[in-house]
Amino acid sequence: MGRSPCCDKVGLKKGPWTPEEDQKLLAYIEEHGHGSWRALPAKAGLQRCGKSCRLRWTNYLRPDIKRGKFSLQEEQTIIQLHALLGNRWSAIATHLPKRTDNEIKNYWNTHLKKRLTKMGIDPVTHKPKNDALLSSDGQSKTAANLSHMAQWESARLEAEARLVRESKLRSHSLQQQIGSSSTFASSSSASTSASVLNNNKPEAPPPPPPPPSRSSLDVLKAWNNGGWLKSSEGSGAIASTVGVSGDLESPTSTLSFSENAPQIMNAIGGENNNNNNDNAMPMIEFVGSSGNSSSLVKEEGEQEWKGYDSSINTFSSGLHEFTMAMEGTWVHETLRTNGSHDDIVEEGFTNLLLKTNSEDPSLSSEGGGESNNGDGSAGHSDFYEDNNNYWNSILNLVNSSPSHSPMF
DNA sequence: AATGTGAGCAACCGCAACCTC
DNA sequence: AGAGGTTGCGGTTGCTCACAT
Repeated sequence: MGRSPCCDKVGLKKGPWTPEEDQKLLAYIEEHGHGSWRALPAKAGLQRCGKSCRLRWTNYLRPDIKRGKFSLQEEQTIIQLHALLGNRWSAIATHLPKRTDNEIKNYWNTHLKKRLTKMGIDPVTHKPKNDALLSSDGQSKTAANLSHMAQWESARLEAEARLVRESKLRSHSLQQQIGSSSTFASSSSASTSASVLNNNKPEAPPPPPPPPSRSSLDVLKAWNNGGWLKSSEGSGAIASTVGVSGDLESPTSTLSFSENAPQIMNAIGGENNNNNNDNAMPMIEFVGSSGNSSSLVKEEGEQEWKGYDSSINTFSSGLHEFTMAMEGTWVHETLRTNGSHDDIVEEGFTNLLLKTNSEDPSLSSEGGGESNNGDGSAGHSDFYEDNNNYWNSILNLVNSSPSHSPMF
C-alpha cells in the first residue's frame, strides 16, 4: 500500500548541499549529462536521491541560471503572468529567462504577494481587497480560479471574435468575387459567421471547455497568428465555439462568477444583451477605473514601486473589472485603422509594461521611454487602450514564447 | 549579550502527468 | 490498454540570517 518511494531513502543524505556534492553533481552532468536522475546519484557518487539531484541541478547548479535581485521588468512580468496564469510557476518561468520556477515562486511569496497586499490588492485574485473580501468565506481561491477562467474566457471570446471578423471579411470578399447568392452556405467558416452574426444557436453543442491553461493559450496563439482560423476552416469548430454567443454551454463560460457574474454573464449570455446589437460579434471590453492608490503604504527601499501601484491597479482593475459585451464591433480602434493588430502585438510586452508605467513619471526612467498620451488620470479611452495593449502584450508573449515552453 | 521574531530561500514531499514497455 | 517507472510541478517546511527588544 502507498506509494513506492522515489528511491531507496536508507542512508541517503538530505538537507543543504555541500560544495563537494555540488562539484560532484556538476562534474558528472557536465561529462555525462544527467541521463536518468534515478541512476545518477550512484554513478556520480552522491548519497542523494535522484530527485534531490535534479532539484539541485535545475534550481541552482544549472549554468544558465541568473541569480540575484529581480528587475522591475521581471517583477512586472511575474505579476501580470500570475494574474493570467495563477500559481503556475513553471509556465511563468518560461518567460523569465534564467529564472527558475522555484525562485519565482519564492520571490512571489516573499515579496510580490506582500506588496500587492499592501497595495490593497488581493494577490490571489488580483482584485482590490475590498472586492476580495466580498467573498468572505474563504472562497478566494475559487474566486481566483474563476477570475482566471473568466480572463481566459474573455481571451477566447476575443479570439473567436477575431475569427468571425476574418471570416466575415473573407466572406465579403468572396461575395464580391463570386456573387452574393450562396456565399455563406459555401463556406463553413463563413456560415459560421453567418450563424454568429444572426445570433443563431449552433447545431452542435460546444466542445468541452478547455482547461484554462494550455488550450487557452493555444487559443491566444491561434488568435495571434490566425492559425486557428486556418485549422478550423471547414471543420465547424468555429461554429461550435463561437456558439457561446448564442448558446453558451462551455463550463468556462457558464460558471457562476461570484464577482464578475454580471459582466461576464452579460457578455457571454446570448439572451442577456445580444438583443441590443445589430449583430452578434463579440466584443471584449476592458472597463476599469483608473487606479488611484497614492495613499498606499510602501515598503522601504521600494522607490521603484512608487507610482507603480497605479499601474498595478490599472491592470488589476482591467483584469477584474473588464466586461465583455456583445457589441456591434469588437475591433480596437487601432486595429480598425491599421487593419492589423500585428502592429500592436509587435510592441513588446516589456514596452507595454513600461508604457503603462510611463503614466507615472517616477517610473519612466527604466527603458520604454515611449509615452502614451495619458495624462495620468487614464480616462476611459486610454484605459481601454492600455488594457487592449495589455492583452496584446500577452499575445505577443505567447507568440514569442520559446518553443520548449510547456505552456505555449 | 541573550533572546525573540520575521524574512528569505533552499530543499523536501507528494501528486499528477508523461513515458516506456 | 494498462501497469510501472520517471519526471515535472506546486505546496510546504525548516534552516539561516538579520534585526529588534
